[in-house]
Amino acid sequence: MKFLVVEDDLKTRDFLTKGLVEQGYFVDAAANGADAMGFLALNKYDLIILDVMMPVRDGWWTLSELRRNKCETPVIMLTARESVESRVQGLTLGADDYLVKPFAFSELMARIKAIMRRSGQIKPEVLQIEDLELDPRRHEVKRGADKIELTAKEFLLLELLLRHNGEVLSRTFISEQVWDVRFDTDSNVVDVNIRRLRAKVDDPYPRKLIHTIRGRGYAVR
Amino acid sequence: MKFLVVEDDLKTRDFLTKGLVEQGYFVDAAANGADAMGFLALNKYDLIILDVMMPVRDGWWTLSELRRNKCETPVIMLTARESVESRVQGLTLGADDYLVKPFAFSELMARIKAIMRRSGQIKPEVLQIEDLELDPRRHEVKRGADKIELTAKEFLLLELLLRHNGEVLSRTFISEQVWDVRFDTDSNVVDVNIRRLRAKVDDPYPRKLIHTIRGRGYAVR
DNA sequence: GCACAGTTGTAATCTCTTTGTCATCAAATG
DNA sequence: CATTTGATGACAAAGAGATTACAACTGTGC
Repeated sequence: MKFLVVEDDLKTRDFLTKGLVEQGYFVDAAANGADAMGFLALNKYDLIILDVMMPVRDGWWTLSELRRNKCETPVIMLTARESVESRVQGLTLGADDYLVKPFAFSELMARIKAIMRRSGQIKPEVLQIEDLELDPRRHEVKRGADKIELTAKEFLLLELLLRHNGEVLSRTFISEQVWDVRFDTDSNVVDVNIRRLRAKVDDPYPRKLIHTIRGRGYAVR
Repeated sequence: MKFLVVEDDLKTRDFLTKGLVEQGYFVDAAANGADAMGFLALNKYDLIILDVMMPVRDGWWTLSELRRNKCETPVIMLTARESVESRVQGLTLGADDYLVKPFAFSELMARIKAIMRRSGQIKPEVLQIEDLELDPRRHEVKRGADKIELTAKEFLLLELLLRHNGEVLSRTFISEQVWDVRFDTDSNVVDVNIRRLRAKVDDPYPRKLIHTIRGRGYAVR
């Protein structure tokens, strides 16, 4: 699940980013509409959180630009205060929801959950393949009866693999989802972290679940 | 199952009533504390949903009046965002759970379910995990046979953790719930208070209950 | 009003884990 | 074989959390 936060105010941006990361989402953050479009050109996001009031390219500009490019990603707008006109404008431009600042983080989460439910992306309680289970909510991984301790990155990586059960995920795709855009060709982070994951998840067990598809990437089956 | 909703704002009252009726509950609705006492004299309820901020007889008054009359019915308080300090008051007065406005209806339902599950019927509510017990009504904490003295903040923190038994609570969520702090990323209050809590609750015992989930937050297990 | 004890948040420091990089080794490919 | 691709192990920097110290504040008893 990857989000884009577009917000000029540093403090709010940090607040949003940190909170979402703590929830286990991948987050990119842009400071204005122009930067946002840059990110959008490079990545696919599941949700965009968009501040209306920004100095250079504001939220309205970004939103209409987005929809003009046939981008269907859900958008939650952040507005400074409640006003009917902006609400109407937002709706006609294609925003999915609103939040009036200041808001509690749990409010935002509620909206996010609502949108995900609407678009049928609701997280299953627990991801599973054979005797391997991953519980995103409790942040727990088990293989059979054994509890497995994973680090943050390992957990995200495994979660990604399990969410795409059976599919082959290319390194490029993985690094886009789990790491920032800046990493691209010259790094073997994915390989190394797959190694670390295997050490905990596969090595101690006879049945291997993480497979290498040479020249393509990795997959769980 | 019969509920009493006490809420002065018409819109919120209707929202709650309608929602609960749709869930198949019987609902009475009162606009202030005085009316509420009237309903309570006439009926027995399984649960009371009580707004703190009301013009005439507010939630505190109603709650203490209730408990003074030896009424053991579980109470969910609805608090405005600013009123964290008053939560301490709520605890001493004997509220069973809290919900900070605005909230999603599903949140309310979750709390209701939790309360009903916990209390089975009208048991005195005690939050418990292994040999650690917390009694919100009495404002008491015990580990095994040992009584543990907690400060107000420590108590709120432990209560929050116990109410979300097993779940990972992010710092953002915790600081929002316990401190009403929003948009503040650079403080370590949560960490420090977890420390203080651990010193009293975990340090003297071999079995640790408060766990750190790196990069995500804390959880009791 | 004053001294004292207890509570709390901030901030500085310490400690240990995590994580990306790189060098090297092994295996597949052709 | 030679070459490419992936696996593995070591390492150091960054990061996250733990812990301690301290000062502001609160309330209580005298």
